[in-house]
Order: sequence, then C-alpha cells, then structure tokens
Amino acid sequence: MSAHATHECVQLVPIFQELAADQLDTIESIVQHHHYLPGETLFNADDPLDTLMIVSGGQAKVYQLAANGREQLLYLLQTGDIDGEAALFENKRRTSYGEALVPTDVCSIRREDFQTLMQKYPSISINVLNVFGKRLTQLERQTTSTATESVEARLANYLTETAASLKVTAFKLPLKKKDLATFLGTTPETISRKLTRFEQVGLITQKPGKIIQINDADQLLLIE
Amino acid sequence: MSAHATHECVQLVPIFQELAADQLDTIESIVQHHHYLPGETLFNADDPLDTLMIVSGGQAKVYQLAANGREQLLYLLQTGDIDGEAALFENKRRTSYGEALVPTDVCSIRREDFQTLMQKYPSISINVLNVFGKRLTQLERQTTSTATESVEARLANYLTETAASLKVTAFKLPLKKKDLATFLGTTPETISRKLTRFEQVGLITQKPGKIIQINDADQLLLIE
DNA sequence: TTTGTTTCTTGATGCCGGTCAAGTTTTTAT
DNA sequence: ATAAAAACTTGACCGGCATCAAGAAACAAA
Repeated sequence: MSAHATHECVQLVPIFQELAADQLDTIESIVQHHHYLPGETLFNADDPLDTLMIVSGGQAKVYQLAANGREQLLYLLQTGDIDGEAALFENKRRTSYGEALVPTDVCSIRREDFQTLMQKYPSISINVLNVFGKRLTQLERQTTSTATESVEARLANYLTETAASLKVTAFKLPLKKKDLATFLGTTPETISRKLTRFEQVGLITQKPGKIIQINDADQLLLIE
Repeated sequence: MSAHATHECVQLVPIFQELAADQLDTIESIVQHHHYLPGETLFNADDPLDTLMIVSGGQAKVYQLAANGREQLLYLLQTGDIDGEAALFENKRRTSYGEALVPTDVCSIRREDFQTLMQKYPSISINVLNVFGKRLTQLERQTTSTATESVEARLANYLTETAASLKVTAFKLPLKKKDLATFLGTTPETISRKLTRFEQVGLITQKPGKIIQINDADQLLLIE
C-alpha cells in the first residue's frame, strides 16, 4: 500500500461511499495531498474558492471574522469532513478562514474535476446535498441558540451533546477555551467561571487535562 | 388566483429555470396548490418533512423556538423562494415553523416526485445545490453577526443592506418590529430605541408607515 | 531541570440590552 | 364612524456577561 497508497483520502469520505474500489482509484488519482502543521493556514477569506477539501487526518477549525475583528468558530473539521462545497457551483470567494489545530492532512479536488465527477457518478451530488442539509440544520440550531439562549445554557448543552455523541460520560475538551469561547459566542473567562460554577453545584467534575466528567446531564439540560 | 393552470408556480422558481415550457408543464401537473391567510401555519416543527414548498406569492416567515421558548426568525420567504429542501434526501422531520405574514400562495411537490424530477433533469440538482450554498453562506454570516456584533451594529447593517439590495435610499420595513427583533436576536423595545437614536444623530429619518430613509449609509456601517 | 510562553483562573468594574410597565399610536373590526 | 385589539414607544430598573488586570497553572523549548 505505497504507490498503492490508494483510497486513503477518498475512502474516508461519506460523499464517495457508494463508489466501487476502481472508481475510488480514479478519484484518488486526481486529488492533491497537503499537510499542515498546527497553526498553519488552510485557506483565508477572499481566497478563490476553487477546490473541495477533504480532511483525511487531524483537525482544523473554520471561522469567520466579524467587522469588529472578533472571531466566530463555525465548524470543527474532523477526519472525513469536507469543506468548500458551499460555492463549488458558483465562482465565489471564501468567506471564512481555515486553520489546522493539530498536524492535519488534506486532500483537495479542483472544482472542474469535482463537477466532472458529479456528472459521472450522480450518487455524489445526492451525498453532497445530504452534507449541505446536515450543515444547514446544524447552523440553524447554532444561530437560534446563540441568539436566544444564555451562555450558561449553551455551554451546558455543548457539554451534554458532546458527551452524548461520543457515548461517554467523561471526555477531554477538543478545543482550547479560547476556541470553545468563539464557538459558543462568549469569552474564555466566562467559560472558566461557568465550568467552575457547574462543578460547585455538582453537575460536572473537572479533572486535569481538560477532562470534563458529566455528573447530571438531565439537570444540565434544564439550565436556562 | 390560478385561473388557468399554467406554470404559474414553477416558472417563478430559479431551480427550474433551465427547463423548457413542456417540461414545466409536466412539473406543474404534479404540484399541489395551497393558499394561506396571514397568521396561518404552513408547517410546524416535528412535521414530517415530505414536501418541497414553493412560494408563488406572498410572504412567510420561517422560525425556530429555543428551549426557553424564545423565537428566532431564520428566513423570510418571498415569491420564488423554496423551503423544505434541507431534508428532502433523508427522512427527517422539520425543525422550524412556517407562518404566512400576508395572504400567501404555495405550491408543494412530494419528495418522491421531486427525486424523480432530479433524476430526469440533472440541472435541478445543481440548482438546488446553489440554493443550499447561498443559504449556508447567509446563515454563516448571520451566526457570526449575532454572536459577535452589537445589536446596534446588526440593525445598522440590516438597514443598509436592505436599502442596498432594493437599490433605494428609503424603504418600508418588511417586517413588524417583533419579527425584525427575532431576526436580529433582540427585542422590539431595543429596535425602537436604536432607531430613535439613529434618527437623533441624523443617520436615518423615520416616516409614517414604517418607512426608513437612510441618510448616511457609510456612517451606519461604521457602527460597532 | 530552568526559563519563557501560552493558557487558564479569579477578581473588580461597568455597560449593553433585556424585562416590566404604562402610555401612545396604528391597525382592524364592527 | 367608533370601539377594540394589536403594535409601537418611552421610561425605570437591573442582571448577565464582556472587559481589564493580575496571578496561577500548564506547556514548550533549550
């Protein structure tokens, strides 16, 4: 599996899941591989949006900058996630910034190539529509949540959801407080305070290494 | 409204724009027409999401309810807009509420029919992807804006953008203050106050009938 | 280790904007 | 038209959370 290092990227990606091995080979042959160190930039706002990016390993954050310079984290890209679909069909520019949080591998496909692929394998468009749909639903919730709920409720919700999606009761925060803060639309200081408060009333326990242990998920979800 | 059942609905919709007249006829023959009075419900959260809705006239709001009961306006559907694409490809339920603001006409297409159409006319999927992309981009901006900018900045931005998109310098607010408030993530009272303040410093002029006249768009955009 | 740097925590302070309330204007209905 | 209801405005109050600042802890490099 060296020159044969084949579908490393593409087989990870849900949007290609219905395809056969030889079709994946075809795709793999047209992707470009990149590696990014922590802190390195994957893309900037205003960059021409001409490639679809596939994260084949690592972790990266996608964020926007508001007019006042404040940062808003929109997505946390994990292995198998894609980015750049948003305007693959228009000739727009990016509106967000992408930055590796850990050593990260990315495969990219040029727009024209991807469009050809979609014509050839219609299942891809359907899958892309699915990705869009999920992302829209997620963003709608995030918008509603940041606009209408208290920081405490948002944080409590984030903790219980993360634990639930990992099917665990204790987990390590996947982000620095600063990034978590921009994701939840607040500040690192407030996160610290709220976590301390949750611990004081027994809802969670904090352990060294950013480990959070959920003690009472039901109560956490009742916070408003 | 629909005296002669031509392609009244479907010809309005960007996603069908490449299709020929007889193809539009085919589509028109499978849509269902509905009419809603102001305040009537188009759909509720938890409704099965099995139809694509096309607004052929009027205006409707799409909003979510947060856990604490507060409302968040996500989209304002106008003639030609569609809704329900989000989960046309999964068997999910709705997460938002739809409500007519004025007398509103809607055509709907059942999911299976729409999927058949997409197979038959591939241009439709591409167009749907475009709609998704625009909506995602818009929501990303809205998320960033509500999470990071002041109410004053958001309102100022809304005013200048609305004026710009209408290519006018004075316009009638298309929403009641309450709805505008839930769109901007604030309250009717605060909107009133901020508008009064803008007027006091000469940035805008308010005229009877919810008419807003922009006097200094540049200054408005500098507010933070 | 030791040193420097980044991240995190905790305190003090202030303000934006939400809430409640009362009065006014506009819209709708009769 | 007048009456009733809904929408809007303005004031008073105050609480949540951002900001600024300083110290503690965690991490990285040499």
